[in-house]
Amino acid sequence: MKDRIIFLPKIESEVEEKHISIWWTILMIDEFLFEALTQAISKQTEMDEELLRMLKMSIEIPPTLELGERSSNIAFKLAKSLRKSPFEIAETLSSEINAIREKIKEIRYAEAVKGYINFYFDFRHLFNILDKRIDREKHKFGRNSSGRGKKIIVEHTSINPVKPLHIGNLRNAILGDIMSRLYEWNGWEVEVQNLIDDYGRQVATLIWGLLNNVHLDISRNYKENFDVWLGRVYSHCNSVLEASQRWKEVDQVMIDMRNNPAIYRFMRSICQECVDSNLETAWKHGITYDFLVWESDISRSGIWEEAQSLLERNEYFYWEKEGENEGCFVAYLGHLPEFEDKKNPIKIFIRSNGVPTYVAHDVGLQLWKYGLVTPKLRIRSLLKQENEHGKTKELWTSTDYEIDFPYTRKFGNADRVCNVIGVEQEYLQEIVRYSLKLLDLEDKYRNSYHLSYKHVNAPQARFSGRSGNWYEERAWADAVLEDTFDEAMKVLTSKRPDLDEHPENKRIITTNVSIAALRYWLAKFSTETEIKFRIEDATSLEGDTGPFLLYSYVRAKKILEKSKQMKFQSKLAIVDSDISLNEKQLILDLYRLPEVIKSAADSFQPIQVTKYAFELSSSFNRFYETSRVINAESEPLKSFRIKLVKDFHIIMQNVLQILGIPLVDEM
RNA sequence: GGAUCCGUGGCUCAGCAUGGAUAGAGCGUCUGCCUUCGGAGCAGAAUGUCGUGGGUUCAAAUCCCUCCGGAUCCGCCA
Repeated sequence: MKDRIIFLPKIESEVEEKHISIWWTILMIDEFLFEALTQAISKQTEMDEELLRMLKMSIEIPPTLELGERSSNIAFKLAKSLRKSPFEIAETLSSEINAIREKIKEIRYAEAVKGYINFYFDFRHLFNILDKRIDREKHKFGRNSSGRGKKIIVEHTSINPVKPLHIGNLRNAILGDIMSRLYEWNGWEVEVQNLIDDYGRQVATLIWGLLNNVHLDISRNYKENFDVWLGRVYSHCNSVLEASQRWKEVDQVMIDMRNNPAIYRFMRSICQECVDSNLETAWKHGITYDFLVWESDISRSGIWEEAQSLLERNEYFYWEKEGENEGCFVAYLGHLPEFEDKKNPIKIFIRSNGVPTYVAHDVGLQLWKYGLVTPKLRIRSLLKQENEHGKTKELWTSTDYEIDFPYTRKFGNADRVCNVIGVEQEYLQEIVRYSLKLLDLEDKYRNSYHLSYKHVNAPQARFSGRSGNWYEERAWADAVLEDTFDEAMKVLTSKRPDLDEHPENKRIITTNVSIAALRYWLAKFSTETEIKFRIEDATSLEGDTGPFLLYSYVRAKKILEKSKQMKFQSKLAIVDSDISLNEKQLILDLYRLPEVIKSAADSFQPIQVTKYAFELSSSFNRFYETSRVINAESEPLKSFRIKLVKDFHIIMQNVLQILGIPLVDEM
């Protein structure tokens, strides 16, 4: 037995001394249980790696606190090999653990129930450790350095610059934004990219319309943002083209955009204005970027030529000399088991007319993100963005200006890439990934992640820029936020009439509450769930919502403000039995943050954070209801509870930061 | 035709990767709780053949297969 069991990550300075590689795996509360169980089992049978793995998996949270704070079902798994009943094994192991429990202060006792081993903790001890940790690390609590020295590129938003972000694009952006925050908390260097496809057919369609004065049919409302108006024009262009069948002219615009400098400049300036408009929307929602990557800049940087020469050296990429794909540069994926069942194992990368396909571009882009191709891309710093906590972040962009800007920064060279793209592009993203595998870049292949999510749809149809149905449904991001704002304003007006005298304060609270509502709503679903857009769901402020989180946070804040002048004992003078069930639950939830941060990032599931945040808030609200803090029954209890509130306040703040939800002081 | 994903109370969803105790939330409905740190809250009630049928297992919402219903993908479109 070790002298001391460590079950929380060490702070940074200590980490460097010893636990550098494994420290984050020994985070959680489960660690001392693991130790205790290992001790007990090794007296019964030989420990091997498989058994250790099984043991680790066996530790779970029981359905109710009456069945213990943690439990293990390991007795079931051991039943066969030990040829005993689970019941009997659980009994033996429990008494074994109880015999050594003096060495493990955290465990009060273990109990065998119906084959399970249920553990009961010493919460006074447990809380003491946690409280000291949080007090020391404060707003760093929950961070780890598992990603130290590594860089991830998160690409998200990436809409065609012809329209505003609609609610579905916002889902994309928020999932990506939370992922980038999570990775930062895991110690990674994070680069957020937003790909601007100004060379595509959608832009050509719009430019065709502008050149032919189609936009004059759509009047711009004086309050309307540029991108909203542009999106309506774009949709109108499609119906005009549909009616007139002048698609060939759009083909010509596609060519002109590439060859005619005047047309290019015109297109670029329109797109730039649209992107500016899109950025304003993103910022309102707390989303920032590091780098805007323009497709036209990328295209002309020679990226594809470089990627092509890399691919040409590989046997799976070749020029087709005969058959229907004659003259095309293709990828052969047929020998990969994942593509066996596909009708066509051959994917065209360069058309017979010499123009690379979309997927080829994506492969080039992916290679560039890993620093495997090094195009000459001109970049410049566009501006400094300020986030909800007042931190500034520089926004860079690729540029077509023939000037070298004096400040440069290194982009690309990632160790991991996360592309936030809709589920309909799963097949294409697979091709991108497997191309890396074919190039023998096994490591890059494994580190390429497609964060796939399903769309946010209108009750009857899909949202599409082409049909313009986002406009009738008021489903563009700014409109949804406005509607949520109105809803929150109504609530605030009825609940806080006193705020009418502080209109500016009221406006800030309402704004932040509505951002909280929307961000939380878009992140709380599994990415595999299609969200049906109903405004009353999006703007809901009660129950499993963002404002619920803020509300518990504000409650804690108010208590701390009121207790500021009070004296309380710094030493924990309570005994275990003073701690109520609700308090125990809250302590257990506070312990979970580091694990959630690790697990949500590893599995690319922002939902884990929203779920945790809701459970944590619920625990606090229950505690709030049953435990008086300022008028506590005794001085020791008061001191303990103030500490608990303080810890919750810090951890909730950390959680809200990861979710990108701005704080409020009151609501 | 082939592939992938989804199907869980009236509604909206977690849970499935790694099978374990009574299948969890929120909304809505009903009943309580404001002389108590702010009720956007809390406590409680009712509502479930976890799409269907089979299989594996001591144990299946979870793993495997069948069928039904819905979505998406399988372009020299982007």
